[in-house]
Order: sequence, then structure tokens, then C-alpha cells
Amino acid sequence: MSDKKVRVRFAPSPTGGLHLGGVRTALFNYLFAKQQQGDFILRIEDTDQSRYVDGAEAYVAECLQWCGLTPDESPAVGGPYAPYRQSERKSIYREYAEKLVSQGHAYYAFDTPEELEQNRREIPNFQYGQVYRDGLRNSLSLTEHQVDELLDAHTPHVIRIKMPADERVSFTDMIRGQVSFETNQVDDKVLLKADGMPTYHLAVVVDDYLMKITHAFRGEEWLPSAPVHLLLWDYLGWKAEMPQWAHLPLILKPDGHGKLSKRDGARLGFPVYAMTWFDGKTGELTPGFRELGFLPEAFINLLATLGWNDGTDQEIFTIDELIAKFSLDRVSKAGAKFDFEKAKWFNGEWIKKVKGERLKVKVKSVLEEKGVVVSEDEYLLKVIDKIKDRCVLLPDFYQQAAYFFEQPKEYDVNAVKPKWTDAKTEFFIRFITILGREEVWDEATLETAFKALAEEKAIKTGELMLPFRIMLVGGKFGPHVFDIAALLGKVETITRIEKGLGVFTA
RNA sequence: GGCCCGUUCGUCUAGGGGUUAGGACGUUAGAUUUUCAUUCUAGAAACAGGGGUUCGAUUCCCCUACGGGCUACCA
Repeated sequence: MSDKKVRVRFAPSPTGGLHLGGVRTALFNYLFAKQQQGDFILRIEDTDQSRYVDGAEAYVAECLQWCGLTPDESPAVGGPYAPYRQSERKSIYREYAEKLVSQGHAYYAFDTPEELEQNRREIPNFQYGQVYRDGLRNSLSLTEHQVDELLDAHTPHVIRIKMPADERVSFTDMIRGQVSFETNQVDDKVLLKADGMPTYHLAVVVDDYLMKITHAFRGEEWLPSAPVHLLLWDYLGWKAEMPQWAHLPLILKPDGHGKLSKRDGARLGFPVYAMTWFDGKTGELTPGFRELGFLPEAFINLLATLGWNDGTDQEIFTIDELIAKFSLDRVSKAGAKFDFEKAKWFNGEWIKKVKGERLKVKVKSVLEEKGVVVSEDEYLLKVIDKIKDRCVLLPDFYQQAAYFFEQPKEYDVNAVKPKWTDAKTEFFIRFITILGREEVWDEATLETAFKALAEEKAIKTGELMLPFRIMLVGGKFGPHVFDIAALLGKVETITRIEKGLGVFTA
């Protein structure tokens, strides 16, 4: 490894929502960069105009922000190697493609998409390369004169790399070690499209070079095209500056097999995108982790451990710990099936771990979205601290916290009514009186008073606790019932007992 | 089909020539919690198969099987 400053890039194409695999790639980039005191760059790969989706770039930027993966350079903040949007760099790619043509490493091809389509249909295993290129319309098969004529007539054409014959291209992947390919097996990939835009293959090499990228992380699906990139780095004369590659294992469907896709989320009922994505064209709304109530800390944590571990039993990591401990040689080679149950577990752990203060704003909006009025932040904080251990996702706070702010709308009467007695009615009427005189209002006092009265009335405490809970909460859940009463306060507790009594004896 | 990558409990994984193959999620049973959840304890649960190499392979090598990726003027 050289002593150059580490520079990595996350290079998504703005075609829609950001897949969790994409976020993980961004995360690994980020962790590596920060650990090495390097730069993390966001580059937008929008070379396919037909797939461009309005708003997708802003969405990606917001995802990164939500996750805390702030780029040092990006289209939004700029940087010394701007522009960071490939569509805005269009003019610079042609030069390199032409250079390759003049060196004999690339050539013009005039075949129409339809002709190629036909070849693929009619010729088994058709590949634009070694075997068939001479029979197609390109500057290798045509005469110089013919080529000039076509060019002069502005005939639509692409520039293709000319894969060399009988060579073995190999490189050392930081995760996989030695990987090699036979050039005869690789086709002549298009470098520059007919519209003048580069394909990924050209753009990634040119931009990684120009932006002085030192390490390139991408999904394993890119492995087969690595030889094209390797050759390009070589032909362009930049071999010494080629970044070190790392091909990350894929994230797979939890059932069956294959890459995890947006559809799987819809089918299996869990999010695949980091944040909810709204498709303006179809009107389709694809839910995201953020909106489902995940904490970014948990999302990052679960992504980090999907394909990486630190070699110990530790599973919960803060971002700083990840930065300190991340290591490429502890990234596994095999794809990982996504497990939503475990994802939820991570979130629950983080809700427990994080301070109530951190949750306050989020919980408040969960409650307010449901029409629950939260007047006092301090009270909310006490409530959060009492109940957060029982919440897995942020929306769980609604059920667990709502009754602290408003009287139960419904009562689980079936849990008490069948066993209700006049003696119990008497107990609670008497309890109201006692509470009314109570000057100290805390859990212990309440519990003592409650139990003393129960003994006096000769009713088992257990017979009374549940009714009391239902009066305050409405259902069979929540923290210790005296804790709830303590938080609710004297007036509210008495009110709820009275109201509950009315419901139970109706 | 071709090429490339991969393969330890259901899932994520640790380990690595000699281990009772460890942890986590989930699951099962129990304890605690006079609700529910948390928490705690215990249990079931894995080295794809076949050849080598070796005194000894789950570990190293090869083959097979299986899985995945790619095979666009998409990334």
C-alpha cells in the first residue's frame, strides 16, 4: 500500500430508491476512509439518461445524511475534482475513448441495436468480441475509407474496447485474493455510447483516475467486468495508479435465492430501501427503514455486521467503534441472506442502549402523528425511560406511551369483568379516598397503600392489580402499574379509577 | 450454455490439521416480572459429497454437487 491519501467513492446511479446493499457499500467505503483518515466521495453515475429519475440524487444524499455517512466531496458540497455528476463530465470521456481507438485498443462500431439483437437471437452464445467482431460493422472489419465515410456522415456509432486475444488478466481483490480471467472469454464492451455518454466501464476508470481514487469497493456483481476495467487502466497508461479493488459479497433474499430486490420487500413484508421512496411515475410508494421506525445507529450496525465481524462476540457497535475496528480481511466472501428478524433485534437493542433524550423528538412525532398531544418534554422523557425497553421499532412507542397522555379509549373488559365483585368496587372506591389524602406520590407509597387496603378488605392483591392496570392503561401491558400511577399523578389516577369503575360495573 | 465467485446450526457468523466446533437472531423449556415486554438459565440445531495430502482433516489440494453473479449503446 502506498502512502497516498486514501480516497474512496460511493457511486450510485440515481434511478430510484437506495437499496440496503447500496447503503452497505457506502458504509464500508466510509468506514475504510475514516479509519485511514481519508476522503469519502459521493459521485453520481447518471450516464444513462433513459434511466434517470428526478429526485433520486437528492434522495441518495438524504439517505447518506440520515445514516451519518457524510461525504467530503459531492455534487452538493463540491470539491477539488468537481463536477461529481458524470452527466456533467460528459465532454471529458470522449478524449480517452478516442485515444484508445488511435492506440488500437478500441474501435468504432456501427451496428444498430436491432442488428445486435438479431445476432443474439440467432447465434447461440453470441458475443461481440474475438469470434464475431470481424463479421460485424466496425472499424476493424471495414476499410479506413468506409469508416471515414460513415463517420463523416455522422452515422450513429459506439466505441468498443478491443479485448486482446489469449491473455490472462488477473488482480488481487482485497476480499477475494487472486482473481483471473481469460480475455478470450470477455466481450468487447461498449465504452462510449452513440449519444456520446460513456458507459459505466469507461466512466468508472476515467473518473477514478481523475479523482485520485485509491480503493474501490463495489458489489460482487461487478466482478465479471473487472478485466475490462483492468485493461482500461493499463491501456490508458495509469496502471500504477489503479485503485485496489474490493468486491463485496451480495445481500441475498431471505427465502429462495438471488439478490435481494425491492420486490422481495413487498412480498415478504420488510423494507429494502433505506428511506421510503415515492415513484412519481407509477405513484408507487416503497417503504424504507427510516419510516418504519429504525434508528440510523441500528441500521448502520446491522448493515455493518452483514458480511463483516470483528472476530469477537460483539454485535452492537457504534459508528466510532466500526471506524476503529473495520477491516477488509474480516469481510466474508459469501453472500448473506437478509434476516429482518435480526434487523429488528438490532433496533430494539439500540432503543434500549440510546438515551431517552436521543429518542425524544422521534417519539414525539410518532405520538403526534397519531393525534396524541405531548405538552411537556420532561414528562415525555420520563415516559420514554420507563417504556423504551419494551419497544423494538419507533412506532411501538405509540401503544406503549399513548396512555400516559390520554385516557384509554378502550378497555380490555374481558380481562376483569367476569371476575368482578362488589367487594372490588368497594375496594376501589375506598382506594380513591385514600389516594385523595395521599401527600407523597411515588411508586412505593402507592404500592404500600394499595396492599394495605387489600389486606384490610381481605382481597388478594393479585385480584386487584390487573383491574387497576386496565383502568390506567386500558390493556394488559405496560410497566409496573404503580410506576404508571406515579407518573400519571394523583388527579389523573383518581379520574381513571373512577372512569374504569364505571366501565367495569356497567 | 459460457465465464467468474462462493459453500460451518433455519439465518448471520467465529474457528481452524488433533476443539465437548463457539456466539448471535429465531425457536423450545424453565425462572423472574401478581400484565406484557425486558432480563436470566437451560435445550434442540451445522462443517454439501467424493477423492487425495497427513499419524490425524471441518480446516490444505483436486473433482463433483449445489448456490449466486455476469453474459445491454443499465449501472
